[in-house]
Amino acid sequence: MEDPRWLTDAEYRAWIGYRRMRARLDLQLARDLARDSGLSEPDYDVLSTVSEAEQHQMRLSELAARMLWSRSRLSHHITRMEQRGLVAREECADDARGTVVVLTRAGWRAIEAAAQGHVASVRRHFIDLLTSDQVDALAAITQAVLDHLASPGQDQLGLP
Amino acid sequence: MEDPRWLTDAEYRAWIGYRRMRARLDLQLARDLARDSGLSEPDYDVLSTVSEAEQHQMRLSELAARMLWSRSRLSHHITRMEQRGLVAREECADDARGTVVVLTRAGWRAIEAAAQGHVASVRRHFIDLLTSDQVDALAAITQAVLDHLASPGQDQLGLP
DNA sequence: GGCATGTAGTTGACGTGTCAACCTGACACT
DNA sequence: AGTGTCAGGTTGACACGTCAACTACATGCC
Repeated sequence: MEDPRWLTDAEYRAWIGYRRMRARLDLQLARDLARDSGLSEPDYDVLSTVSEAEQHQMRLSELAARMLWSRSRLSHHITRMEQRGLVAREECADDARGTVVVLTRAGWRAIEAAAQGHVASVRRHFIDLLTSDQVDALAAITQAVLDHLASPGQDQLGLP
Repeated sequence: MEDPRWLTDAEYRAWIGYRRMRARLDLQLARDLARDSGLSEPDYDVLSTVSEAEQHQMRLSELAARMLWSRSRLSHHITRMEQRGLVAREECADDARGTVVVLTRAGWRAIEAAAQGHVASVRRHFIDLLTSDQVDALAAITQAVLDHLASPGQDQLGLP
């Protein structure tokens, strides 16, 4: 292999900071969300994504792709949300293999009730703490990392 | 409540970027780590934290505090790591309630073998993609958020 | 000493995520 | 039509994390 290149102080601060922020911020946002609306973050993501679609319904595979979830994860999660009455499964007219997730009335009410508070929570614990320069910097940083991870073939795929 | 304040375009890019980066980057780093060393990220964190302590051993409660984990989570995880032979539990001399986690020889070998590759992976998929200004900006951003979350009493504690 | 209260740690139930195996229907090609 | 291949989705086993209940020891106060 090549020389071990450890992290410099500045790099270490950024890396550890990221890890800690991730752990704490997610916990805080999840707590606020659960307290205010009874939803988990994955619940919120599913509901808000489906609510933006035509007719409040979406193919499972499209939903999974948009959220970057595995089919399996989504299937399990939809099963649980279905049991709580937030969404329903329907057969797909176009493709007999397909399944469509539909927001129930309760699901729509839940996301309507949760949205404003969630955004407020994101602001309070995150966005409003940053200067507008920092907001722009963060967008640029995340974009750079995402561009790298999306580009196939660098070497990051551990897939056979 | 107050007016709903939605996110501006720039804020939205930063927020969504953060969420996507988080999901993808964590997945990538976890995959690299599992492929190269057979460890999960929590495994790595436990091993590297304990390996920095005197005698390669540490009280459970101290370890939990340092990693910001719940006691329960740590206890479960140590049980699993113990079954794989990476760590061992020992009674604590000072305090009969206490338990000490000790790195086994296999645990020490595992973290030694994993460290360099893990840092390389962090560089490849994250740190080396950023300019040094961006590294500094990220450190400042995460610090600001952590300062806010650490300060008790704002309102973020949903605890009874 | 005896009791209240707090701290250390474990456990079990449950929700969640991953992986691999599987079923079914679409599609192409002959 | 028949067959091979692929995409859409489900399922089961297992790893992981949280919460609440529980045991056992420590500590302070009378």
